[in-house]
Amino acid sequence: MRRIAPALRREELINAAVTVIARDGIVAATTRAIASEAKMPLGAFHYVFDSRDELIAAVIDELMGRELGRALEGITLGGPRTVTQVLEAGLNGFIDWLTENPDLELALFELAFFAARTGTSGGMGAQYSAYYRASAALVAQAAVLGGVQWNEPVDRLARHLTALVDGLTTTWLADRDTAAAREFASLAASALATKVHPISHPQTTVTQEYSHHAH
Amino acid sequence: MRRIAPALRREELINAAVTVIARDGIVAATTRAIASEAKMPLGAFHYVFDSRDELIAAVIDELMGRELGRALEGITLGGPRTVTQVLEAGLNGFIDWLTENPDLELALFELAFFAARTGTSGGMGAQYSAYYRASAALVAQAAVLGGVQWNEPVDRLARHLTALVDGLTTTWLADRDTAAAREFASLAASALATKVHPISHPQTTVTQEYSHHAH
DNA sequence: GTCTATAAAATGATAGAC
DNA sequence: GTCTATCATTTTATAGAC
Repeated sequence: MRRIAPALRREELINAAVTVIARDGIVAATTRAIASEAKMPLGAFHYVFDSRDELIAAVIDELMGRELGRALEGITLGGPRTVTQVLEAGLNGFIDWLTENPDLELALFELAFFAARTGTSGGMGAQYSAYYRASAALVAQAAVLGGVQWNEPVDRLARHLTALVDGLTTTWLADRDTAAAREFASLAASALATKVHPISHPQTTVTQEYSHHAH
Repeated sequence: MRRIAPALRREELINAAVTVIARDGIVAATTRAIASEAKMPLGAFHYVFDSRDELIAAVIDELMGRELGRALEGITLGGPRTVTQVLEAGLNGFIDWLTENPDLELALFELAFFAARTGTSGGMGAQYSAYYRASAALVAQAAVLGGVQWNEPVDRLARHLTALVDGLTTTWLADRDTAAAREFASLAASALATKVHPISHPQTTVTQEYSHHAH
């Protein structure tokens, strides 16, 4: 048949793997199932990837990129003013996405634990570093839009937010109770917002002294 | 050889499965690996369980029982007085256990997602029902020890607590940052404690009226 | 009842024709 | 470069000797 650019084949296999893992779970993501989903012969698989683990690692990288992109968009949508409102809006936006893509979120957890067991793609650590970065973007933006400063390092708050999002996700995946999830989002936003102080009255002993006067 | 009571064999296989899953992950928990761990011939496996999935379901049930037992003990340890302190002490107790049994907590997540994919043991729902019950015990006890009442149904608060514990766990499993986890425990305890009011002054229609005047 | 031996199917990876 | 055919393992599950 026609020659296909290696980069394209690689992309198609990754997308096929994402589809299979989201639909049937990582256990069902065999080389045959993935190649079949990509409408490629099995032989083409090892022409692009040396091993199955190498593909799984590529899938994690791909999904982390998407996650970051998704987190960064839609944050600046006008409306909310206070830090709590911005955070809650961000979490509710995540819930909207979660309820429409539950299988993909399930897949992300499966991939994280797979990485933890096999050491693939730097273990869970690499994946959560990406989550922390995505959360840091929201945390930082919330302070800017709310016109306040954080009392704690953004990195630490980003880790807290990641934990809150994870808990929100696992419980919703288990019981699919969206109303409860939104209530938890409210609790989570308020909890983080306690770590803030007005930008006009900077505190004394705080680690961060600078100020972001946005607009 | 000697005849062994079926109930004992069953128990030994379940314990062996827990060991294997915690050590090597659920993917590595093959019938051979489990039987070998239990020092039984492979043939004995299907003498007790019809299939591998049936064993996994039994493992989930077993671990949920342990989880409930663990949650209920150690709560009444004297010391903390306020609701926040009781909750934080409970969460820190969990962190102590988590840091000593990280592989088992990893296994619990793997089992939950496995159940979600296969429908084994009632899916994730059954497992999280057990978590909710365990969390409800801590939530209820915190109010009693703190001499307060909750503004929201205990079931809802128990779900919140489960989400907080889940997020605490996943992030710690990813970065093993115990100091950060304890800080998150403090945040989580304070967040839940906002849903309380003094038992001596029951409020009327209010969702939450007073708040914490952060010094 | 117990356990060895084996069946039947699935999987990751490769060889080799074109 | 492409893809069919196949290897070598590993898996769940069972048959059948004792």
